[in-house]
Amino acid sequence: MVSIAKVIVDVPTMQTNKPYDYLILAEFDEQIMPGMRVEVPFGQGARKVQGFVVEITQASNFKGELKAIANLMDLTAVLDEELLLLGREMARWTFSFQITCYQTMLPAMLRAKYEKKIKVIDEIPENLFFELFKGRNELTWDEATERGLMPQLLKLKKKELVELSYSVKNQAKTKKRRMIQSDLSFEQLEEEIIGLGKRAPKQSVLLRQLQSLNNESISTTDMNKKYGVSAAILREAENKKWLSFFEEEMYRDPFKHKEFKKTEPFVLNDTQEKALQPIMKAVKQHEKEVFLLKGVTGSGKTEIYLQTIAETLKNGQSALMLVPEIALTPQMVHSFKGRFGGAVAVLHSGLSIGEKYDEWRKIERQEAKVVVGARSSIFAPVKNIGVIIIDEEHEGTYKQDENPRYHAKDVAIWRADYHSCPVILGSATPSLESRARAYKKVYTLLELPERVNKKDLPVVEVIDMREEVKTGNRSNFSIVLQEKIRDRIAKKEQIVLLLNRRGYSSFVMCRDCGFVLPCPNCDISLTLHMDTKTMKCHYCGHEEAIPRICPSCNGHKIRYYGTGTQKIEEELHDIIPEARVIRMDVDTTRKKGAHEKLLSAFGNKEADILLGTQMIAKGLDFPNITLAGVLNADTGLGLPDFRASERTFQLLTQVSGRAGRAELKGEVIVQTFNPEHYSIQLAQKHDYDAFYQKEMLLRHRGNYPPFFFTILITTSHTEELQASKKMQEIVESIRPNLRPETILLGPTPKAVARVNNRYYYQTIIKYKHEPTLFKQLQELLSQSQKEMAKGLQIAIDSEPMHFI
DNA sequence: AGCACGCCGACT
DNA sequence: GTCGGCGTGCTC
Repeated sequence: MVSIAKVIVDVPTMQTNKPYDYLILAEFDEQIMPGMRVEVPFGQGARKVQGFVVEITQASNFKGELKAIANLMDLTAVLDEELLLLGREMARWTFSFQITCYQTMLPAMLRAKYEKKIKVIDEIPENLFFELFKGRNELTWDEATERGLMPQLLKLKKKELVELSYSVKNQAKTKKRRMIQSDLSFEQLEEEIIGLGKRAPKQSVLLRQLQSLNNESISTTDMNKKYGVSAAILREAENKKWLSFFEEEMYRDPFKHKEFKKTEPFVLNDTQEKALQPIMKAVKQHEKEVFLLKGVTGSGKTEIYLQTIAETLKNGQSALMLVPEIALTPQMVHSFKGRFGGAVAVLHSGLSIGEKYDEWRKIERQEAKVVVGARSSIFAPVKNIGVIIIDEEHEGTYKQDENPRYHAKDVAIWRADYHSCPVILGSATPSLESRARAYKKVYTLLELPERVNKKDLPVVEVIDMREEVKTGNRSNFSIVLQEKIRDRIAKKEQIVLLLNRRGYSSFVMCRDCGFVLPCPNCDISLTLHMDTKTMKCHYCGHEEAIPRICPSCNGHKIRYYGTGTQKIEEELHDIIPEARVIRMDVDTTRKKGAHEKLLSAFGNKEADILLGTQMIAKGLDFPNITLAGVLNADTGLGLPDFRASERTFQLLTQVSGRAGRAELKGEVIVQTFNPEHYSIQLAQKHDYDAFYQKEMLLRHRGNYPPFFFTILITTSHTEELQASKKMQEIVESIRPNLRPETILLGPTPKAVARVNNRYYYQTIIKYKHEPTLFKQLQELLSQSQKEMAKGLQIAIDSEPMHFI
C-alpha cells in the first residue's frame, strides 16, 4: 500500500493555501512524518519547492496523476502537531498563507532557499561553451542574468542542449568538532609512556592526558590549546593506534565566554507573595488562566516570573517567556541563566542565524526547558508548557507588522489553551485593552503597588519648553536640565537622556522659499543622516546627496531642522564639554554586540551620560543613574494616532523607572511643549489608574479600542486609480453585510499616500460584534486573486498597531 | 512564483 | 506562413 503525504507547498498564493497530495516512495516510507520539510516537484518543468508534510493518509481525492516526494529535508519533524495546527488556525485569523505561518515559526536556517542552475546536457559548440559557461558544466541563474546570457541560453534550451535545474537548498548545517578518544587502557598507555624516548615530551604529555580521560573524550582544539599537543602529534598517535577520532555535533554557544553566577530565589515581600499565590495555584493545577500582573517599575516582577518558572520546572514542565527585543539586555539574560543555568535558551536578533538555529535545536530536543526571547520565540518548539510569560505586555513590538500579522499575546493565549496552562502578562503600564479585560474579569488582575526597596518613585519635574524659548534659550536643553546634568557629573553619578524621536525626523528646508526635499518615490520628505552625510528616505531607502543650493529657488539658505541623536550629542558637547557621552540609537547599535558593548561601557562608568532613543528606556538597571531626562516628551502627541497618549504615558513612566533604582535617590526631568497634557501630568504623578480612567473615557467617546475591535484594510497599486477603485469596491461589497453600529472609516488615501511609487488606500472597520466579518474578508481575498496577480496588493490587518 | 498555452502583430 | 509578444490559468 502506497501512502500519500499532504503537503503545504512554498508557493504563496490562495490556490496553494491548502495541502497538495504527493506519493511517498518506499525509500522514505519509514521515516516520513507530519511536520517534516520535504522537497517536492511543483508545476511543469523541473521546478522543485520546499513544503511541509501536514498529514499522512492512504487515499487521495486528487483526480490527476500524483507526483512523488523528491526528498526529505529533515530526519525528524521540525513542527509538531501543536504547531501544525496553530499555523493552520493562525493563517485564518491573520489573513495570511499557511506556508508563511510555518516559515515564521522556524529559525531562518530552516527556511527555504532555492538554487536555480543551468546545466549542460549535450555537446554544444565549443566557442559558445567557453563564452557562456567558461568551460564549466553549469552556471547559476543569477550569473546568467547578470551577464545577460539568458537569450542565448534559452535558444540552447530549445535545442535541448542545456537544462534548467532547481533545487531546494537545505542550509540546516550543524557545527561539528573533532573529538579524540583513547583506544588503549590506562595500563597500556602506561606501557607506551615507559617505552617512549626522552626526546618525545609532547607524546608523553599526550599519553598522560589520554590516561586522565577515563573513557571520556576531548576535542582536538582543547588538546591543542590546553596542552600544546599539535595536530601532527595527534595524527601520529592515530597511526600508532593510541587513539581515534570521531565527529561530534556541537552548539554554537553565544554565551561561551561568560560565567553566570548562580542566583538564589529572593524572599518575597507580602505583596509579591500575594501576587504569586494565585499564579502558583494555576501552575500546579494546570489552569488556563490569564493573569495581568501590574507592578510599578522596581516592584520585583522579574522575581515573580523566576519563581513561577522554577515551579513549572519542578513539575517537569517547561516555560516560555517573551520580552521586547530591546529589553533583552545582558542583565536580563544574566538573571535567567543565573537562576536556571543551562536549562535556558535565549533567542534574540543579536544572534547569528547559526546560533539561533542551535538555540532552537536545544529547545527542540528538550534540553532547554526555559525559553526567553523576543516576539517570534512564542513559536519555540517547547513541549509540555507550564507557563507563558509576556513581560512589558503593552509593547507594540509584540505585533508583527508584516505577514503573518500576528500578535504574540494571541498566540500565547492559544498555546496556553492548548497546553492548559496559565499566561502572565506583566507591565507597569498595561495596555488599555488588557487593563479593560482585567476589569471585566476576563483576565485576573494582580498588583504590585510598591517598589521592593521601599523607595518612593522618583520625583518628576515637568519643564515647559515654551517658557525656555521665551527667555531666549533656543537649545534643546532647558536651564534646569543643564544644571542638573552638571551637578550629577560633579557628583560622579550617571544620567540617561532620552530623545523621543517618534514621528520626528531631521529634514532640510530652504529658509527663503520653504522648500523641503521630497523623496522621488514616496510622498514624504527625506531625512538627514549625518553619519553617511546623505539624505535618506525612511520608507523606500532612497538616498541622495545633501543639497547645498535650493533646487526650487536656487537660494543658499538651506538649513537643517528637527533633532536627531547625533545633533543632540553635538549640542551637548558644546554646552557641557566635560560630559562623556555614549550615544545609543539605530546607527550606533547596528553591529552585532554593539548594544551590549555600549551598555557595559556605561555600566563601567566610562561615560556620564547615556543618550539614546526608545531603546534606552527599557529594562536597563544601573544603580548609579540618578537623573533621567526626556528631551522632547511630546513629539508623539501630535500624531494622528489614537494610541499617542498611551504611548507617551508608557514611555515617560518607563524612563522614570530608570532613575534611582538602588540606594541613591532618583530624579526625572521631562521637557515638553505641552505641560498641561494629561498623559504628561499623570505620568508625572505616577498615576496609572487616573490615566486609565481618563483615556478610557476618550476612547469611549471616539469609539476606539478597547470599546471597538478594529481591522485595517489597505490596497495598493502602482496606478493610483486601481488602488482607489478596489478600495471603493471592497467597502461597497462589505457595507451591506455589516451591523448598523459598525463604523467604516474610508476609503481614504493613506497619510503617506505614495511609497516606493505605489499608491496606498485604506479603510478602517470598527466593530463590536460581526460574527461573519472574518469570513467575508477571507472570501474577498480569494475573489481578488486575479487582480492581485496583476500588481494589486491587499493587506488585511486585524487589530493593527498603527492606523497611518 | 514560474511555466505552458493561446491568441494577435511583424517578419524570414 | 512562422516567430515571438504577453495575457490567462494551473500547479498534487
